[in-house]
Amino acid sequence: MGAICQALRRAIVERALAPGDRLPEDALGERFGVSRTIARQALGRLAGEGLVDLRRNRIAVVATPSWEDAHDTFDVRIGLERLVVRRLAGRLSAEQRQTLLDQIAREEAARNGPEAVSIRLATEFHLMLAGMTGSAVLTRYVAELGYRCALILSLYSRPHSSDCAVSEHRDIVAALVEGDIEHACALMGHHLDAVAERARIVPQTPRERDLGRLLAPYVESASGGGA
Amino acid sequence: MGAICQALRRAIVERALAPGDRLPEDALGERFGVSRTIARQALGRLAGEGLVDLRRNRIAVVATPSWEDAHDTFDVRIGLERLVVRRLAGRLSAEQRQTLLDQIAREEAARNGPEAVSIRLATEFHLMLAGMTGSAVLTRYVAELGYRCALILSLYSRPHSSDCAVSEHRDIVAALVEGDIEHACALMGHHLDAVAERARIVPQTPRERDLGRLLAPYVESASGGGA
DNA sequence: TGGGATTTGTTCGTATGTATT
DNA sequence: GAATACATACGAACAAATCCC
Repeated sequence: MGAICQALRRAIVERALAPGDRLPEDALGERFGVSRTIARQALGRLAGEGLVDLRRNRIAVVATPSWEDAHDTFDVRIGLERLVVRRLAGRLSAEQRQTLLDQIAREEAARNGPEAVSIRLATEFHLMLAGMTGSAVLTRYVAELGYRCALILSLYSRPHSSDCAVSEHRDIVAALVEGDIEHACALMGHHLDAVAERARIVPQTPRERDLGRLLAPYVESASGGGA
Repeated sequence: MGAICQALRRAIVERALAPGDRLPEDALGERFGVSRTIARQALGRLAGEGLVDLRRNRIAVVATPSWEDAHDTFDVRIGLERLVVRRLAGRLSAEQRQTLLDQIAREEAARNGPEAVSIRLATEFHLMLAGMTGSAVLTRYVAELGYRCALILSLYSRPHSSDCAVSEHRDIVAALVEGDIEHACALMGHHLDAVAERARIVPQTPRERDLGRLLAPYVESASGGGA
């Protein structure tokens, strides 16, 4: 069941699913080879995470955060990720540092590839950072907010806007290694401010709505052990 | 279904349910007059909030946060509630101010009553504050963390430890009205530090385990419109 | 160790509510 | 505006795992 959640999250982050897209229990279950019950549970969980809107007696849809929600979500995210940076500054192991640098290298390599991959990698970077604090609470909330911010950006941001973020990630890691808490905090704050700042223009591109085709690439990784 | 969640949350906050207490779906459903499906959904939701541990094929139990979890939870809570204070300082309407003072009056009046009520009122105060920011995200997370901290204190704190908090609540409101952001932030930080500091001594009082009797006072408010 | 009672995991059928023609 | 198709809500029932004596 967690596999479906993971697959849907990823589909949302990579913008294969857009806000408002319908998620019928039946179609979902059939697509992933499970019964409605399991699909239903997954939808309930995603609703708890704010990625899915679950209206009574109506079909579930990918959440469509209001502009106010978007603002508040980024606001809280910045606050929490500053906590992450505060706990991490000067305490990064060599191995952790390398893990982060590897991730940044992947982001760099993906700059000319599909934007979906860049977005997913950037989100993963923040999740890694949170995970390194060792705080399960912080990790869970940062993950949740990260996914929601990705969803928000798919609603409000203009395309090709995440390119400049890679160097900012690099700067943050450098500041963490150096151990300057305030500088690292400020960098993270500015970085996320910049990301939020992109949430200005509303493109509203018309989109394909065929759930089966949209989810096809995500079915395999759900049955197996998708990242 | 939300009614059962609310009732169980309150039962946990008021320490009618203690960490480790068993929550069989059947017994729960019978007690609240609903089927197992509904009870199950409620448990799933509470598990998502960290109040319930849900192990596969085993009976659900009230969560028992590790000491590390306890520390992390308070840490994040302090960070988030500082955000609350930061958003509220100097922006409290007269009506909001009065609402808070009324709540503090209730806390004051409950000082000589049962401790369970004091704990609930204190938790409600923080929830009110978060709600006044108008940020749904902030409100949800602060609520979740508030409930979990209450659970944690029922594990690790010594009895009769929340008495001094009332005056601190008063000071926080005063600082908010005055509009001194940094002062209000510091007060909130110190207040929650003091609350967390009580999580030191482990009493582990032996407790009654009869779910039916424990939940009896909470059944009415679930069917009706419990606060 | 073993076996019965209990409890969960899951599916499927029916009823109810919603969208569409 | 009514009827049909569709999707969800809920509950009963069965199988598998666990607990307890």
